[in-house]
Amino acid sequence: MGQDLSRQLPVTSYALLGLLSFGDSLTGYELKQRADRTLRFYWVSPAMSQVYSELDRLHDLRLVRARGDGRTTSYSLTRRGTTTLTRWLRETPVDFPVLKHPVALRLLLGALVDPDTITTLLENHLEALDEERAELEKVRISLQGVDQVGDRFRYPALVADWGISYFEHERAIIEDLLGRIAAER
Amino acid sequence: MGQDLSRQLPVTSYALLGLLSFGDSLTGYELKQRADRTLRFYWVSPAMSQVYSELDRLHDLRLVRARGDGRTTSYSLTRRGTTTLTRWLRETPVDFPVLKHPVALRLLLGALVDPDTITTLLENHLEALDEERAELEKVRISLQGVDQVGDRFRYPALVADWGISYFEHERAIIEDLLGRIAAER
DNA sequence: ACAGCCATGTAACTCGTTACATGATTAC
DNA sequence: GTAATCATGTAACGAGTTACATGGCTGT
Repeated sequence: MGQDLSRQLPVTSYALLGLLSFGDSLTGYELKQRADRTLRFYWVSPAMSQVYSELDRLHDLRLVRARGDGRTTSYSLTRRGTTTLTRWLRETPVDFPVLKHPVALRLLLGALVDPDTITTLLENHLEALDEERAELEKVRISLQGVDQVGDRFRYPALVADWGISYFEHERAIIEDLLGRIAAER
Repeated sequence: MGQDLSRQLPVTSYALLGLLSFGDSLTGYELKQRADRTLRFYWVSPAMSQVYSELDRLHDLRLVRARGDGRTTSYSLTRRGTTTLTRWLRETPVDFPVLKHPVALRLLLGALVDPDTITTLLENHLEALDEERAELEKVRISLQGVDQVGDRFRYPALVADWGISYFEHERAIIEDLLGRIAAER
């Protein structure tokens, strides 16, 4: 009987647990910052309020330990947290990625508006894309030196490279679409 | 006063409205099928139960009209539905895409498991990717002949091309990652 | 006749968000 | 001193899911 520890957690819980698996101890606030810097590019950065409630849950499950100085509380993985996370990594079926792409959704409905509206939509998306890529490149640069085989941030660096390449290709494809739409005049 | 018609709808409502904007009349069941075929690649395909409750809401708002033969009910856009959708397209700020990528999330934590686990993860993802691309290519092929400038499915075809290219690039990048991980032995 | 698909819903639940509230510390 | 940032929560809500329930129609 027990505390039904094995109740399935949502993926976001494991994601936060994962952000704590790099050997340091973080406050909820710091954890949110790390999520903003990295997790948001290929998962989601939970709201502050959710970060705190997830930490509560993980703590109840003894997957993290809390150390507080009265004013702030830092969380780090417990042994159980590490094994739970590792087991999840190895044994849980991996869902196919989900993309929520408001630009693609609008392009689908392009027939309802004039081509200029679509062109502007795509051009604005190019700009947003460049900004995001710049953010991700900053992250990637900050990993230089700790991104070699065996280094602590080897895998985060691989993921960042993946993301940058994704942004580059997205840019190329939008430019292609813009060309095709311009050609139809 | 007022039925507060202008209450903000979630994007998914507009997405379903959009699927009804191609001139035909669909039952909830058919609408779900269309979402499975197209929308799911760059948005989400809502659960059946949600399709029906969204249709109820859209009907309450007079954005769709219902025509039933007693056993089944078909929905089509009203004039108001079309203008609401068009206004949304033109005036609503466009969010940046959100990607939920369980494979990238696991790769980030690669240091916790052995390289074989990661290799298998990526290889399985390649397979899943090919299956999805095959599905999308079927859709694309079915649009041949109605995908020229001015045709009804011109824009859906552009979106499908986008998606196929995205899948191709994702494959290339995963292969690259596999190579880099293999090289580290 | 039986399986599989077409068709429509209800109920319970969880995830995750926004809005709100509070207060300490740090930088200028 | 005052603005920004650090730090931690609560409450209300909505979106969307899964599980369940029902029954007609179609092909073999």
